[in-house]
Amino acid sequence: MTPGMGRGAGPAAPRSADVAQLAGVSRKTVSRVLNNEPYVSAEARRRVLAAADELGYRLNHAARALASGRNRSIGVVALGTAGYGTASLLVGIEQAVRDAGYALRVVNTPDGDPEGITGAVESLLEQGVDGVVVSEPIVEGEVSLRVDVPVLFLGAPPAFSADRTVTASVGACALARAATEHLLDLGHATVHHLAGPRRWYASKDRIAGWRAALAARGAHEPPLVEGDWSADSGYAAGLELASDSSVTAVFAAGDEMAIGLIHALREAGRRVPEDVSVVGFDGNPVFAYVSPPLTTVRQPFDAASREGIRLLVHAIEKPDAELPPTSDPPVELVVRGSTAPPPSLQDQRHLQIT
Amino acid sequence: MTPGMGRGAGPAAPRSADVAQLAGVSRKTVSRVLNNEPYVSAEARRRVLAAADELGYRLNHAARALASGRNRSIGVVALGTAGYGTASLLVGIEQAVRDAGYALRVVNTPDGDPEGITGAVESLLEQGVDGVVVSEPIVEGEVSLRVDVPVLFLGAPPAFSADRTVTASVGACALARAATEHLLDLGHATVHHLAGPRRWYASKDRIAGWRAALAARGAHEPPLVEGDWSADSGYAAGLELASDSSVTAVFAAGDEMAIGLIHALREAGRRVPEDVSVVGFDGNPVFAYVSPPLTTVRQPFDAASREGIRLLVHAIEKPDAELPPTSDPPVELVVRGSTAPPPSLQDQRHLQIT
DNA sequence: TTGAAAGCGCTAACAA
DNA sequence: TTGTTAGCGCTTTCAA
Repeated sequence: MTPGMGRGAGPAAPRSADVAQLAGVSRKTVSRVLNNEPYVSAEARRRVLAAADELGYRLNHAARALASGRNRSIGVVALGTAGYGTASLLVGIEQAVRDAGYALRVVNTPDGDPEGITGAVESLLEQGVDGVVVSEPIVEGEVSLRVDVPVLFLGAPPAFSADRTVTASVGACALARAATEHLLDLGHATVHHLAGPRRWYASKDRIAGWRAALAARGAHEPPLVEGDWSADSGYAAGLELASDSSVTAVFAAGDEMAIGLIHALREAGRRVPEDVSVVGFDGNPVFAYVSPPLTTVRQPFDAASREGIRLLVHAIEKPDAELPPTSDPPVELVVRGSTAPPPSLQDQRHLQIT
Repeated sequence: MTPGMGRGAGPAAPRSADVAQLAGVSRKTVSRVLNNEPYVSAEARRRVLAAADELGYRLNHAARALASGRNRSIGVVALGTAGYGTASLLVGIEQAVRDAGYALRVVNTPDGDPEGITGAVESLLEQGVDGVVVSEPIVEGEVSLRVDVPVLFLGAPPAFSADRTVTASVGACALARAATEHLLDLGHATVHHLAGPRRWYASKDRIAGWRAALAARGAHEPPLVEGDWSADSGYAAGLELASDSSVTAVFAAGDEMAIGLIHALREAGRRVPEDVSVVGFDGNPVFAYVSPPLTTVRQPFDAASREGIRLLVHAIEKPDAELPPTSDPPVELVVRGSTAPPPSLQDQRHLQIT
């Protein structure tokens, strides 16, 4: 094959040797300029840049990767769902990765099952990524996998063993606790929880936060209701919960489930927030405009992905250094119209006024 | 550098030569097995596979890319937003790309401006992708860029010249037309349109569909209102539209804008759908559970991305063959509770009954 | 059906 | 500050 003639019949793509020749320097000097290495005279640098520009030179990353052993790319294993949460996380990751000067490779695991994750990581490793991000994994049981690059677990504890593992989280546990405490503060005797699928770490975190808040106040812990993040499943859960008149407050593990839940509650004749208060989880801004506007906690997707990528890049570039200290992301409760004091307290106030 | 000693102090990563040695064949035979090439005896194949498995061999994609000139990867230029639409599209693309046996690289263009797209494509080209997907671009003016691989424009006409260009779309124009016609069929004299930012091709398509429907019925075309896809901007537009009592039907170019719009309308004392009907655009299932449930058109993200990637892969693998025929995606109108006949017709019916 | 030799375009180590 | 040399791990000739 003629070099550079891969596609169509255009002229051969210029190589670093062409640039070197035109600039009148050696290939190594071209390499130095392109990699911002020191020990290049300003004059040589200028000439190389001018020659590269004139030729329309484009560095061949595959060759660089092969020669240097480093790829400057990070792979992310994402969930194949288009929810607000997962999408926000992916956007944040892309940005942070690009800012760090790395390329991003994405593999989805539609079902998020362990084999799926293993296969996805494996394929990223083959592609030669310098680091891997496992975003919101679903894991039952340990996955064993030989990984020789740092791995970042976003929103979950390490799901398999790797030489260098870093974690960062959105602080879901603290957020769930804040959501539950908000309801308790309003005077509700206890708070029901509409959780995500139990297989997800994200669900576990939120359940843990909810439990902690309940326990701290000595509140009775009602049985858990489980959904699948969808509004449909929230609706189904709402049908169930509506038949129990003792339910006055529900913390849903996702905004969309909360919306479905409220719909079912209202169809069953229970008013929100007068009879039942509902808190969501995520912070999708569109739900400020539904009726009632949804009280929720905002997940700091941006902060978490930025922080996580910072740690990952650190682990990649300084394998032997200590990890820099990390700070917990802020907890942000967005109080809107779907929460109110329980009916009992509302009545009391009403009687006092009368 | 000792081969394979890049990270940590583990044993050297096995190379194809190691596999060849263990299997007792040549490196070329290993290569043949790994690439599913013909002319390998079953026995040789078995031995190679066994050796690879025993060694935990992982193919080095960078080396393959360098030697073969092909990368088996596709790059996508996406928008750095976490909206339901863009996220759904990206998920669909990833799936289709993976199914086709390619790896996916992602670069976002936060602002979607022309320079952003140019830079993003450039960086993908450096990474050696075999094809590029430009997803829902925003373009004002032509971007000129030397691209020597096929480019797929998803939901937009070619934004810059490339040797081989393919396009696929969600059929936004037909969808917008269907949404508008639904309103017209209900008896509304005309339909207002809350458009997306004018710089987006996606907005233009929807405007064109809306106009076509209006023109076909001889309906008067009211002035356009422009939002930025957010619920906030829909709310702002709703405030504006609410003051005009002649408005009885609005087609919003996005579900979220529609939700904001409805909220503003109701705050201003106009009932939905009794006084004003609203149709959204996207088909996010969560909006079946708000009040009123949102009538919308569903974008066939999956079909469009699948079709687009099919064309792109065809263009990559058979550069000289004709493109296969393409079919228009289906138009799916989801009628829910946010649309009804205009007040005038409701009154008439009422009078007749009385 | 198989193998030997020659690169792909770049960077690393060393020498100048 | 610069250049020379020798690979990186794979695929591609082309010959056996």
